[in-house]
Amino acid sequence: MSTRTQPYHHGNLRPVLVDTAVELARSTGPDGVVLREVARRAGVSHNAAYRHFEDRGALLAEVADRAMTQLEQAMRARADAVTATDPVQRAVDRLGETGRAYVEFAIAEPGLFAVAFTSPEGVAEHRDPDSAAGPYAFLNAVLDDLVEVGVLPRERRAGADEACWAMVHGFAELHVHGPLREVPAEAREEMLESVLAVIRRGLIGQDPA
Amino acid sequence: MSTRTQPYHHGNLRPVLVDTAVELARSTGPDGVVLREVARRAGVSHNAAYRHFEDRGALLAEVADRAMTQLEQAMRARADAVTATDPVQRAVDRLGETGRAYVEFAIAEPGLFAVAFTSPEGVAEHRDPDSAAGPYAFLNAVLDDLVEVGVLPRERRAGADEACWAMVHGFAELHVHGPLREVPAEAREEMLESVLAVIRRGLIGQDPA
DNA sequence: ATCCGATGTGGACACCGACAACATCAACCG
DNA sequence: CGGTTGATGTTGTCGGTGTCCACATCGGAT
Repeated sequence: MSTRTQPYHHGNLRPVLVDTAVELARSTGPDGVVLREVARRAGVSHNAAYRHFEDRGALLAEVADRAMTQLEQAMRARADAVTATDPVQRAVDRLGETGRAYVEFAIAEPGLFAVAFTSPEGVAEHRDPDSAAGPYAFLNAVLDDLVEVGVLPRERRAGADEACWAMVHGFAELHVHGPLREVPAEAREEMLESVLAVIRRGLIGQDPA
Repeated sequence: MSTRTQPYHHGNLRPVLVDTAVELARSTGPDGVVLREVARRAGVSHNAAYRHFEDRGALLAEVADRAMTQLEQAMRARADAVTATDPVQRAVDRLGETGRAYVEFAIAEPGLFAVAFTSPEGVAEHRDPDSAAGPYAFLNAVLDDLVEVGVLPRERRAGADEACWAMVHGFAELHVHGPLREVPAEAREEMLESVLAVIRRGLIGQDPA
């Protein structure tokens, strides 16, 4: 009689749950990642997720880690696409592209970006304390290259990472969820260039285009 | 028989609700502002708030506006406390103090800061599109002074506001909710100084202490 | 063949935001 | 002075959510 449409055990539930949660986060942000909805979409009963995640927070933390990885890959891809051959120009361009990629990702994937950097009730506890290690490490490598090439004075290297990160992160926040979210794309890109120029002058001391 | 401990009509509910919501936001952030809890603390039944606010979002938007005002006042106070008499030094110091106040407020009042800049489900609709006008306008005034005094080249004035705002906002976000939230206060302050120095060099071109 | 631990289910509970119907009360109008 | 009306507050309810508990199923080790 039992037509057994679905096996009792899913067999591969955990990754499916994470994928589903990522999809949900993309379209509706952190608050949209609702355990019961994730379960529904995965074709499984509510509660099934509790066999694989201690908490809703634990699932969200997993999504956040994935988002961080995607962000890092976006940065890396843009930086590696720089074509300049002159070492100085190349290092400078790579810094700019890294920043552009950061903002671009935030704009293109606001939900994932929000999850990556948000630690609402009960999520923080489950997050790797340095889940941002990937993007941050990459930025540091780019900055080290600037020193190597001789365009960033070594005595200014300390704090440069924070400055770059804060700048693009703030820009992204303001434009994604913040008060500047209504600014049209064209004006935003213009602003970004001018902001990146400030960073360039602040670090390098000149403005080699 | 009815000992009438409380009058049926509160008589002054709306402001009390806002105050209570602000208090709640201070201690638990946006998600902590729960309509039923606000009502409870105000000694009134759930639903009473619906006579004064269309929505939970409307109440939260009101809290956000208050937070913005407080932020602006904090910036203004710090900037006005600058003692330098030399016009150039004074203008430069005022910019630094404005930035410090921004970050200081975010650290001291993480809940309010989060509410001020968050637009979760159904809050954005109720918010004044430029609720950040206060702090932003003040920053612009400070930057205009820098031009007036001759230390900020006029052709760099455009975009300078965005750069300053993005920098301190990003710094605050990273340290309040973000990946740098575990950084101890001392190290954070050191980072802030170095970040402010980058902005100073990026705008003014030199580093007058 | 049997047992057992891992995995999935169904049901419950407390909490929340929102809606609807009703209660109270003051101000206004005759 | 009495009635009506509109603003304000209350109770009850509904659907939705996270989480806990007891139970069901099933594959692999014994």
